Parts: sequence; C-alpha cells; structure tokens
Amino acid sequence: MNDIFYDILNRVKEKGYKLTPQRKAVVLAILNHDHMHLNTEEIYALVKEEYPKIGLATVYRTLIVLDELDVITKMNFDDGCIRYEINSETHQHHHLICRNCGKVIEVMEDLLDDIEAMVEEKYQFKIIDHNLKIYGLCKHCLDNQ
Amino acid sequence: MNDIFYDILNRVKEKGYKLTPQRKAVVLAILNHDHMHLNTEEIYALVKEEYPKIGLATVYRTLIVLDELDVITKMNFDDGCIRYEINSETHQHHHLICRNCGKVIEVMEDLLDDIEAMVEEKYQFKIIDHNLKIYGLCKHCLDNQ
DNA sequence: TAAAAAATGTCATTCATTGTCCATATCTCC
DNA sequence: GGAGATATGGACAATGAATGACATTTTTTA
Ligand SMILES: [Mn+2]
Ligand SMILES: [Mn+2]
Ligand SMILES: [Zn+2]
Ligand SMILES: [Zn+2]
Repeated sequence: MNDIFYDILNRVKEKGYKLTPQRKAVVLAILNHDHMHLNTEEIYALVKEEYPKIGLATVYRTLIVLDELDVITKMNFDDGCIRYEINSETHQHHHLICRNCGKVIEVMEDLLDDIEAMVEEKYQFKIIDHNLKIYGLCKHCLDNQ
Repeated sequence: MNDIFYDILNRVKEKGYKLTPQRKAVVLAILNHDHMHLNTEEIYALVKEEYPKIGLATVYRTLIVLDELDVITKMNFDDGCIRYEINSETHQHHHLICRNCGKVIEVMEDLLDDIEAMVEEKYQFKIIDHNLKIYGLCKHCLDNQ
C-alpha cells in the first residue's frame, strides 16, 4: 500500500508535476477508500478533514492530472457524476450495477480473453484497456422481488 | 425498418404516451442515423430541418421517454454528453474507442457468454443488459503511428 | 365538435466541471 | 539554507448539458 503511494508520487514528479501537499492528500484519500468509487465532492470532503483550506477546483485539477498519468480511471455509473478508481497493473475489473437499488458489485474475474483476441485480430485494434458494466438485478433485490 | 418504426410508435402508445409529430420526428431521426451515436443537440438539429419550431427541451423529454420504454440506450463515450442508440432485440453490441483519434468502432460479436454465466451463478445476479467499451488504438492510428 | 388530459415551447435554473487571475508554494541550483 | 524561476492553489466567475416551471397548444376520445 505504501509502495503504491510512493510509486504514484514518483510518477507525478517524473512527469514534471510538483509534489504539493494537496496532491498527496488527494492521492491518499483515494488510496484509503479503494473500491468505493468516490466522486469529486466525496474526495473533496475527505481531504478537507485533514486539509480544510483546500479548494474544490484543486481537487478537480488533481484528478485531471492523476487521470492523465493513468493513476486513476474515470467511471460512469449513470448517476450524474464521474467516479474514480485506482488503476491496477492488470486489466480493470468489471462492475455489476443493480437496476433496482443502484448497488455496484465488483467482479475481479476477467474472462474477456476470447473477445479481446478476436478484436485484436479481426479489427486490428491494439487494446489498452476495457470497461464492462453489466446491468441487472442483485441478489438482494431478487429475493425481496 | 418501417416495421421497427411502427413497433416503436406502438410501444409509445401502449404505455399511455401520446403520439405527437415531435416524438415521431425524433424517433425517425434516430432510426435514419443508426450506428451514428447521436447526442441530443445533433438529434435536435436533424429534427429541426423538418420541424423548425421544435424546442430543445422537447427533444430531451422525448429521449427520456424512449429510454424509459427501452427503445434507446444511453451511451457515454467520455466526450461530455450522452449519446443514444436504438436498442436491438438481442444484446447490445460492443464499442472500440480509439484513444488517439476518438473513433468509435462497433463490434457485433457478443462473446460474453462465459462471463455472464459466471456472474449469474457466482453472484446470483440476474443480467438484463451489458455495456462493454474497449479502449485502445485503431488500425489507422497504428499505421500512421 | 368540445372537454379533459397531456405535451410543447419558452425561458429560467440547476449543478458538475472548467477558466481566470494573482498571491503563494515548490523545485532547482548554487 | 536561500534566491529565483515557474508551476500551483484558492477564490470566484463562467460554461454548458440537462432539467424545471408554466402558460399555451395539441391530442384523445367520447
Ligand atoms: Mn470498481
Ligand atoms: Mn453502437
Ligand atoms: Zn439491488
Ligand atoms: Zn484512431
């Protein structure tokens, strides 16, 4: 975990961005709330606890930088805002989204090898990443019908 | 094609919505530009040619109705607006998005049976639909490097 | 054709995100 | 450690897609 933190800080520095306490605080907030799919306002609220003077625009700007550096990925769960997630070295995991209660469930299994092989061959498309959302009804909503 | 058009009109009527010329014009504009992933402004511009008095809010409202009726699907290609697509009876197709030029390529092959079977069994999740975006570099951008 | 209900057009408003500006903090090099 | 060059932060304004409000018009159905 600390490894990841310092690796990210290094990437920020290497690309010529300055290492400010605000940027460190944003990175920490995201790292400490992995798999929670925070949006900008939520990250802002978290950072503000430790760093009350920070401005919302700074959080937005930091997220733009982190996205550019491939540190985070933008996620859209159709709820009117962008949410963020730490990028893992491997491919992005998938998300199940309940059409009834809105719950988001993560699926770590990849299982996209077939389609990726087909895409690279048939479409001559060099794959960098993917994003799979599966919509449906979660167990809880099925049971309570 | 005409079948699809009248089928959609019937669905609008069956659900208790009125069949207005504005709604017909919006449906036609989408049908006549299938696979083009139009956004609201683009649909508005198209409808305005035949129906100059229509208001933008009417187009937005019509799209909300069509989405509710499962006639169309909202698409997000990370370009700051929602784009729309006619829903086919079968599962939604996939999209390849070029990280260099932004081109969107459609992939009609499904190839998600494995992962869907796994999700339904392991997560007890009743699948309704899915949305797969694959990011990478298109053939053209690879060749011109 | 007319009454009732719903939809349209216009305009204002919301709200996430981005731009502007200048004081301030960071980094480099000594 | 400190000075200087330069990027960054904070405050606030601005943007723009999307939605809300409401008076007027259109559709439906009898
Ligand atoms: Mn996730
Ligand atoms: Mn498509
Ligand atoms: Zn649910
Ligand atoms: Zn390309």
